[in-house]
Amino acid sequence: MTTTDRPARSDSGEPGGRFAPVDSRVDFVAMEQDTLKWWNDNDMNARYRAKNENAEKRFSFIDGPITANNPMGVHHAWGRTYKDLFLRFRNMQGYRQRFQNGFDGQGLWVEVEVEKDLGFKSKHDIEDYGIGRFVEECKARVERFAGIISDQSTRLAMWMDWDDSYHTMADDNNYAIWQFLKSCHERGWIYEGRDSMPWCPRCGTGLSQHEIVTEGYQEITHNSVYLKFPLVDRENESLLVWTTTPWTLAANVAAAVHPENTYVKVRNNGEIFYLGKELLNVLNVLNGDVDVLKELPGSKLVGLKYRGPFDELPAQAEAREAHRVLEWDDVGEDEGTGIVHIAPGAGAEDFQLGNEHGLPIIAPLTEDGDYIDGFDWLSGRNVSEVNDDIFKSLEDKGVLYSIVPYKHRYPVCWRCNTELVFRLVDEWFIGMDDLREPMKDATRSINWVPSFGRDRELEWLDNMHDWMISKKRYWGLALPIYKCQGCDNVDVMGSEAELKERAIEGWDQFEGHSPHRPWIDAVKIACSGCGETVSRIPDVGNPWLDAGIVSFSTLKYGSDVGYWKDWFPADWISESFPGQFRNWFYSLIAMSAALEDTAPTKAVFSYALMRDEAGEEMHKSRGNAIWFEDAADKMGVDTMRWLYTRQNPSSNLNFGYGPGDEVRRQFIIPLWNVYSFFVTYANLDAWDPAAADDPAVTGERSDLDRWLLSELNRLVGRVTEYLETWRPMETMRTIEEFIDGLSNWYVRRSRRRFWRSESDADKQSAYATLYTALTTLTRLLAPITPFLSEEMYRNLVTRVDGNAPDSVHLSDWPVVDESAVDDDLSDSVNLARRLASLGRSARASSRLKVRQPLAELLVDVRTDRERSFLPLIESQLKEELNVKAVSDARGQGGLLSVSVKPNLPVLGPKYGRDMQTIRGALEAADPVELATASERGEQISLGEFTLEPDEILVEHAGLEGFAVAVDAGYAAGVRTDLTPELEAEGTVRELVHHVQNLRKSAGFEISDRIDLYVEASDEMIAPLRAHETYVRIETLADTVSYGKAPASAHVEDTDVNGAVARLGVSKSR
RNA sequence: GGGCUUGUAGCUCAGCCGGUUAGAGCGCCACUCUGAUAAAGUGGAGGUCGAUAGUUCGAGUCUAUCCAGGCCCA
Repeated sequence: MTTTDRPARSDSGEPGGRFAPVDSRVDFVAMEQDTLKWWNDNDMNARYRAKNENAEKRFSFIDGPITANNPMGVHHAWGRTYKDLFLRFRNMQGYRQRFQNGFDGQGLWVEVEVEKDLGFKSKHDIEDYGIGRFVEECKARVERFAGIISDQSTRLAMWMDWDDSYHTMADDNNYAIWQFLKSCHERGWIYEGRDSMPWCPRCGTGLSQHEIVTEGYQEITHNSVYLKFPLVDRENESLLVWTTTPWTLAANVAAAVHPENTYVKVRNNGEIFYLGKELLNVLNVLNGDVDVLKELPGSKLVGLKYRGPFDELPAQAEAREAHRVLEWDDVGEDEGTGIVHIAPGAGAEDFQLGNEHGLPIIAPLTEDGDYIDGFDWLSGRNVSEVNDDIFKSLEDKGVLYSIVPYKHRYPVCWRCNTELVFRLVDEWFIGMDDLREPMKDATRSINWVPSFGRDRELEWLDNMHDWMISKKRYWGLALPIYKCQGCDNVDVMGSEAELKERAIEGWDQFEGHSPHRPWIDAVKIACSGCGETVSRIPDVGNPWLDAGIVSFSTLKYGSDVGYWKDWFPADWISESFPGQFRNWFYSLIAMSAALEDTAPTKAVFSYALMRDEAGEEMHKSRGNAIWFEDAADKMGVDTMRWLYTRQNPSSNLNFGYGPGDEVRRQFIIPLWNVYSFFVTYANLDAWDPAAADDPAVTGERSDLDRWLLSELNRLVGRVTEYLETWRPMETMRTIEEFIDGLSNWYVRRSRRRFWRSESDADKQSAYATLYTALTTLTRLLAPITPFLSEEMYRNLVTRVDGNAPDSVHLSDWPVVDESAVDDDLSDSVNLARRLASLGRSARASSRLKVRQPLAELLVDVRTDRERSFLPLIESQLKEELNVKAVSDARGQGGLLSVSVKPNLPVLGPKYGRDMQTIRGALEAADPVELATASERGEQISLGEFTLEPDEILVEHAGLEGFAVAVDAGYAAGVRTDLTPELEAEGTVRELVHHVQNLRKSAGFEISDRIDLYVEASDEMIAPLRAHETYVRIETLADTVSYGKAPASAHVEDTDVNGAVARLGVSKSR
């Protein structure tokens, strides 16, 4: 039996210890607040950023600007944790960095929020209010939220240079885009195009392809209409047409059919209709009785003339005579009638088809979605309110067939949810054809993490249309495009200086303002073509221009080329992937390809979306959204960051307080407990950390200590590699495994070493080892959990070492000590842990408590290498499983069962196809004979084959008199029969256990010495007498009396293995 | 219709280069410990790895097809 001494004192960390006492029950959130204050008081962020300012090697990170239009949410905190993690890691590794955060501030999203604040309903309200005042409000809003986000990020322990954040609304950013646009113009890519495009009547602006595909669709039910297009010169015959947008019928010009699809001519309620054969069921559903008269291909319908539903309107003057059936390959057979109504002024594809056939174009709507003049009773009315009257008009004219509610995905404005219409507009574009290949080359040169990002981006580039860069709004980049009304010549200004030079009026009014509306619009230039006075086009720019330019603008491309060359391209950028392939990643690559024909970054790291705990989307309205501040105050930022970084970035993160609790219980508290344990005992012993490196100590390390250091160095190596290859999840899982081993193997098995009262070499070694592990761990954790590691580091290192940095965040990243890595040792302990687990399972199956000593443990392992570890781990297994002996099951006779398996990794490559034969022969042979031969190291003859002894694997199971557990080729069996001596020891241990409880319930200190009284049967007392010394040492008893306890003693009746004993304790002396 | 992606235990997810009998956490059940303890530990139950075919001595892993979900594009 093992005996032990107890620590001299009971409470953790008396004054006088080297380390500050550590409360095992700590309020982590309060601790974070204290640390924040300390960082702030000591200017730690700035000192951290200055750490490598003179370093040779640099790590360039370019921040994707966060929209400064609302407070930051927990989903932003996820991405910002990644950014901070990798920047901190590189800083500890000694890289020079810029630490610049970015804010995105120009664009419609800000306008919409300001409009809401001011109670505006439309663009007219803005113009009435004054564009200048409105733009100032937008700027103020951005400044306000930039401040809020900076504060929130500070709470997140994100250490950036908060005084140097860039703004996309800043002058230099805007002028850098001018430079880009001019470069595009010089290559002939900038053009004004007329197109039918999605339009928001509320915002009064078109939406680009990027905007509409991102989050622009909703399930909406509309009243769709089936109506008749009566054929000219064919009495009583009509095309049957279907549309979900009745408001477009007033702009109808043509109808389209698929030339190769089959159509039918039918009689229905006394009328003749034409429609697609596949869609005939429409009529059955709507209106019974259908007579199919004949079938014909769509091509036979092409060219037929018809009367349009609104031919009476003046606006139809030009189209009236042009109504006819066109052929179009995109007509489908899935819905509608197979005959499509075409309104080139009110639909994108319609517009294209109209152009191909030279059709007249009727564009019915104003910016606000009102019908223009020429539409009679419709003129001046809004598109959103006319459907019922249109139906009525159709009915009056006898061309209405049916009205059917129809649910479909319909595009809406991504900012205000207004249903979009298609409108014919003039917008400015960058032609992307020349850029497509350079962009694809750049994309291919980037390391995309996860790797499928590359294919996503390439696919987008394949499908990308020309980039619409204009928006008919107020707050945004002032497009530096000057189109002459006289000669149509276009000038593009590339800089503020160029504009000043070209200005012929209005410069005085503009000077001193940011290049925004309305001030910029005062400036006029002379047309380079005809000399006329030219105004800037009134449009503002697409916001992705603003964000895309930052790899140039923030790196001083225009003002300090040396600086730009130093930091471009970025080593790494990171953003959430849904959306960014067509937004930020896209615009960044576009501008970099255009200006320098290269990629803006070496690596892109992206991650998925955040969901709530149940995997549902978070919505304010649904009440499942979590505010950043609430999360930080309730679970603590370290917990959040741990939760974020342990996630697989390519799958959605289910975030919530439940998972947060799990993280705290699973990892943070165990780690804290180890730390608290260490400090408690180190203080009791007044242990000196300076001794940690003393050769007298480090030379004496036990296997357990060497094992921990081996694991620790393996950990350092893996974590470094994982972080260098952008693999946070793997990093975290590896650390978690280490902490589990540290807590549940190393500390648990080392506890008694720390209790001894004398200071022997083994105890010194234990302190030194645990200290090394903890201090290394604090540095590994510093980028992940900045608060926890700071707290631990300052206490364990800064406090005791005058030469150490003040903060863990000023320390260097640990380096692997290869000499400490011992794979055999690591693997052998892993084997011990596995066999111990199996042994416990075996004990449990026969209901033998670990406290009951057993005679023998038999184990079986899978390989000779593992077998060679057995002597190394024998003592560990004895202690863990409380057995007297450990033996290799292979050496045992009396096996109940033996099975033999081929050693596939060895045999497979050697025999290949013959494996099936060998497998069969092995199954047929007598396993005992094979096993015996193999264990003797003899060759095994098997039909035509001769196998080497290590080419088969032998497994044993089910020994007589043993309780056995088997798993994955390993086995452990404990001898179940108890000798009287074993039983006696079991009884004594059980009794000691009860005495310990009694000491505690009596309220004694750990170090109090006692007198022990035992009143019990002779059967129980006999073994106690035999092991009295052991009992006295374990329970700190000066005396043991067998009989009634005095009245002054603390007495309890206890059940010891089914028998009752009355135990009494009192303090001695 | 095209691209990407996912499908492994009741739930959430790991699973490297193909290798012996597929793992974790949560949940559930049982037990243990109680001087690291607002705890924790141990054990158990629970899986034909979406389906089929193929490649291979060997497939959760590679290939093809299909089914089902997600995102995106037409």
